[in-house]
Amino acid sequence: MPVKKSFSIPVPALFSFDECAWFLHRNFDDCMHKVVDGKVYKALEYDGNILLFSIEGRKEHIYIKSLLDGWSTDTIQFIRRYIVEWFDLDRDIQVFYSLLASQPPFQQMTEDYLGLRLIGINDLFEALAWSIIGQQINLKFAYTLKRRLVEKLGKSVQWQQHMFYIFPQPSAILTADDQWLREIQLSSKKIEYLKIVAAAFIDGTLSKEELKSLPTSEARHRHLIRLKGIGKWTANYALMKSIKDLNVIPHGDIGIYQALENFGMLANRKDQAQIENIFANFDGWEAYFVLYLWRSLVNK
DNA sequence: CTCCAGGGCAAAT
DNA sequence: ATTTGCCATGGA
Repeated sequence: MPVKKSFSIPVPALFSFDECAWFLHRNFDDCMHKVVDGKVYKALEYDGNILLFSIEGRKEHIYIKSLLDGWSTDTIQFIRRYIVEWFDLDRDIQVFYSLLASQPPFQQMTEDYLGLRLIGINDLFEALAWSIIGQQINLKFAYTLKRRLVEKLGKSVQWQQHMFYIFPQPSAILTADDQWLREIQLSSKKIEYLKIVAAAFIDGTLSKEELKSLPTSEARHRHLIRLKGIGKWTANYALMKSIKDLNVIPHGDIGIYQALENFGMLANRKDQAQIENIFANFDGWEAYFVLYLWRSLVNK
């Protein structure tokens, strides 16, 4: 069996690894990966083993290197597919850039954030859990809550002085002690919602595969919001980040309001018609526009 | 101390 | 059908 410790993936036009890597951490402390000196470090579980690798940007490709054992052909295929999905490498985003360039207030983003891709959360359970954790509270606190949850309930691997984590399985969260979950400062509502979602994965009434098979964004949205705790914002956040459903907008998102205000495009947050007018210019690319608006909220 | 934060639910208009 | 009250707590 061939064993390799590295491989590379060619990158498309309008892609910048540096932009994507920077967006992955911004000013936040995300426990699901590390970004050090422009390299992205991440652990994954595959076939019962924990994989740990670094990703770095080269001229025409990205270079992926194992920090632990060598990889079989199957393992490399798994990682390759994971990263292509994670960084949205298979998508031609030229049309989105044309739309941005045609909208004067937003034109500058084609230069400022050139090559930023819709960074995903491939695991649907993680995407939903993270969005429930992030409901309503400030992002810094949300990242703190996620870290406490993941460090206790997720698998981990150590490399040098660093710990890397796998997001907990639904069963780990469903069986977690409610009192402990309160002690790490999750609200009782968030605990309830997290367990409802975890139970749905375990009993098979929710899966990424089935969600992806639904024919329209509306159908996928309805499928998610049937669960208590998943409203329109959470559903569309997860569709955008996990399914890469580009037609959805996480309506009500504070960050969208803030960004549009900064661009001088929104005077009143309750002016839904104005928001619809702006997004109408990005038909089919709404999620990418949202991503770029979020990007605009944090300066390098 | 006050107000807000990458919401959602349920009760009250 | 739309608005309001509430949850819950760190951050600014």
